[in-house]
Amino acid sequence: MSEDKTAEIVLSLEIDDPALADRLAALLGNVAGLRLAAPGETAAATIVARDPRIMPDDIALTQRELDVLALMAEGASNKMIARQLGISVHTVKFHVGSLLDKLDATGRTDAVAHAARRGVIEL
Amino acid sequence: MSEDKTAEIVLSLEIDDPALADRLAALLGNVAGLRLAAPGETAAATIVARDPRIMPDDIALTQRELDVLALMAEGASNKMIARQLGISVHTVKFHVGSLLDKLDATGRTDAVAHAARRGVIEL
DNA sequence: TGCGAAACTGGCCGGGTGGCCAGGACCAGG
DNA sequence: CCTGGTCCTGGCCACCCGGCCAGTTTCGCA
Repeated sequence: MSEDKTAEIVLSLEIDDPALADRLAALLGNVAGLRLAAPGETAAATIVARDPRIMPDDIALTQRELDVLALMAEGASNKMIARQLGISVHTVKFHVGSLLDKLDATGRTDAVAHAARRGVIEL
Repeated sequence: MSEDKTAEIVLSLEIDDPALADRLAALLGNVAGLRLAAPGETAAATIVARDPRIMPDDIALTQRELDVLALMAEGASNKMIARQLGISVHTVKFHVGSLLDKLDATGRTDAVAHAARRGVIEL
C-alpha cells in the first residue's frame, strides 16, 4: 500500500461482454489520472459486469427459507436453527430440504456456497 | 436489456475508501459517454474496491488444507474429497479438523463461510 | 543426528444430517 | 368449494460428520 495520493488510479476490468469491455477501455484510456491495469497488476479498483443470467429470477425462496439459509451460513446446526426460530428440528430439516432442492445443492455447505455465489446471501 | 449501443454507459460505485471514491467520481464525471448511476439505478457495470480483508497473517494453511478446503467449498463430502485427492477418508477428516481449528469454525459449512469472508477462498 | 511439522492411516462412537413416509393448519385464487 | 402454496410437525433410518484414541512416514531445520 502506501500509495502516492497524486498517482494515477489503476483500474482492472472484469467484464463478460466483450463489446462493453472495449467501449469502457476506449473511454477510460483517455482519462487523465486514470490507467488500466496491466495483466497481473494489482489494481486499486475493479470494474465488474457479470452476466445477470446466472440468476434467472432470484430463485423464489420463501421468507422462512431465507431465515434458515441465513442461519445456515452462520454455521448453525439444525438444532440451533430450530431454537433460534422457535420451530422444531423437523421443520428446519424440511426447509433445508427445500433449500437444497431449489439451490440445486448436495448439502448444506454446497447450499450456502451456491446462495453466496448468486448473491442470495452475503457472507 | 435492449440498450442503445450509443447510449451512455452507466457505472455504479461500491468503494469503501471515501477518498478513492471521490477521486473516481470526479474523474469519471467529466468523461463523455459515461455516467455515474443514480442511487438505486441499474448500472451496466460496477466499480468495486473492497477493503483487503482483515486477515492478520494469511492464517497459515498448509497446501493440503487448501486442497481440502477448496473441495469443501464445492460441497464435496469427505468421501468425495478422499477419492478426489487419492487419500483415505480418515486423512480428510484429519485435515478438516485442522481447518475447523484454524478457521475457528464449528463445522464445515462455517469453515467455508469463514474462509470466503477472509478471502482465503473464492466462491 | 535428533526433533518437530506435515501428511497420512486406522478404529471407535455419539450426535448430526438428509431422504423418505405421513399428517394438519392457514390463506389466496380459481 | 376445492386446489395449491407455505408453513409446521412427527417418525424412521442409512449415512455422514467431527472428536477421540492410536500409529506411520517423510521432510527440513537446528
